[in-house]
Amino acid sequence: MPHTSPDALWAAVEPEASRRMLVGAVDAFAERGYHATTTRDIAARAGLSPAALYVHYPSKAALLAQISSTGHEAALALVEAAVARGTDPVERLRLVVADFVAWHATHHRIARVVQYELGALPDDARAHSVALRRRIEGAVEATVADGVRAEVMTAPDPRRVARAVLSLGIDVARWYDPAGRDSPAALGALYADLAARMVGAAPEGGTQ
Amino acid sequence: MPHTSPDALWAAVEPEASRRMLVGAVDAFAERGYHATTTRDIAARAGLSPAALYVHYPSKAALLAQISSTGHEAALALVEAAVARGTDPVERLRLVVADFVAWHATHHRIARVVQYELGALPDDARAHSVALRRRIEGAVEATVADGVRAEVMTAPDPRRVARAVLSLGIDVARWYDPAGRDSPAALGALYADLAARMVGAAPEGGTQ
DNA sequence: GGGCCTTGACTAAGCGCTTGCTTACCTCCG
DNA sequence: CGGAGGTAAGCAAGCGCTTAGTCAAGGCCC
Repeated sequence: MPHTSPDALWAAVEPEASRRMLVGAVDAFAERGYHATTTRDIAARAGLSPAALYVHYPSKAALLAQISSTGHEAALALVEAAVARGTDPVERLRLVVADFVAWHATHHRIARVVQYELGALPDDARAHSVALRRRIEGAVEATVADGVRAEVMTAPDPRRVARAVLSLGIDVARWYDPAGRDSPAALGALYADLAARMVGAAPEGGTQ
Repeated sequence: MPHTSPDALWAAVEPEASRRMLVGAVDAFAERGYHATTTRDIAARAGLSPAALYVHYPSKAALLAQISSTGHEAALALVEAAVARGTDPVERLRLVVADFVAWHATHHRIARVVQYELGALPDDARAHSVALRRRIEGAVEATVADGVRAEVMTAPDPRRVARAVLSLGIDVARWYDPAGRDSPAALGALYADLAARMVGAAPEGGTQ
């Protein structure tokens, strides 16, 4: 899932013009931020007139809400799938971090909006996204707590360590540049090693 | 340095109204973002009329530029001071991370502007801040590279690992809430341990 | 010391422009 | 021919910033 095309999230959105609006909004919000983006800019990126936005969405904020909601749901689904795939806490943490980081690199534009435009959301939409975020944090925290209980990890405080591990992935959205020399998969592998080290788990790939 | 009052950075700014504008702008930019903040809002926080802003600053962007510049300079000074204080690479890394993280917690409003409003800066101001950022990254990268050379650290790629270590601190600015249960100093100590683990250095405080 | 001018800090009013969004209308396809 | 998709034109509100002016504090000359 983390290695699909950046726009694959919107493949099911119909009609096509409505999808183009979403893609254009993601690009614009990620580049300049929600408040600095005009509805005219979004419409122009979709190749339509300013008024066309309101044929498909009731407001600019509704566009942001849909992007944030879809993005958060995708991130949560990815984390829960990784947790389910792993057979022990250390492997689970490695899989979660590798996929979470790779997703934030591949979908860095969507991730930018997801991570940094929470405050621009209307109240109800923000509450929905915040709830999904808590489930993501909870899944990682539980993985670390399991590892400590099974004595395959050491962490003074699973909640705080889980938050630090997630910070690593979230911050990728801020700096990632697809023109740079980091592939999402390689970055995910490196960060999985770093996370394993953070919880005192033995090396696997190495990070030598 | 990282444990001073959040507003201590502006203590030297005169006259007083000019300083109140800066503090108000930091608060507003941190809460809502640069583009969502109006000049009327900043002036109101300083207890002055909208036009008073232009008595002290040529533009809204100039206010942002001063905040970004001062903030970046403080962060660089803090990193360089920590590097100078440490006597070996591992201690240096611990000191840098502890202070960098504590600073991002204590000054989370300034740090928010510094880290997330780079794109809103005019070109020349952005170039200045970007140059300071590179020196911060360079200092951490050199510390990790020194540690690997001295065989007291293991890291596959000092540049990427340094970036990950800094991500930990930068992301603190995003989520830190002074009403929460994390003191800047305790957070710095925890993250220093996590960073030491990331580079394969033996524990000190423990993180058990 | 009294009159006079300069200076720095500040404001009321408002200009020109851009914003999110609406209205009235058009077009094309099943 | 009805409804979905689209547009040209424009409205009200809010934006960054300017203008023209007030006012108190301080210097200065006779």
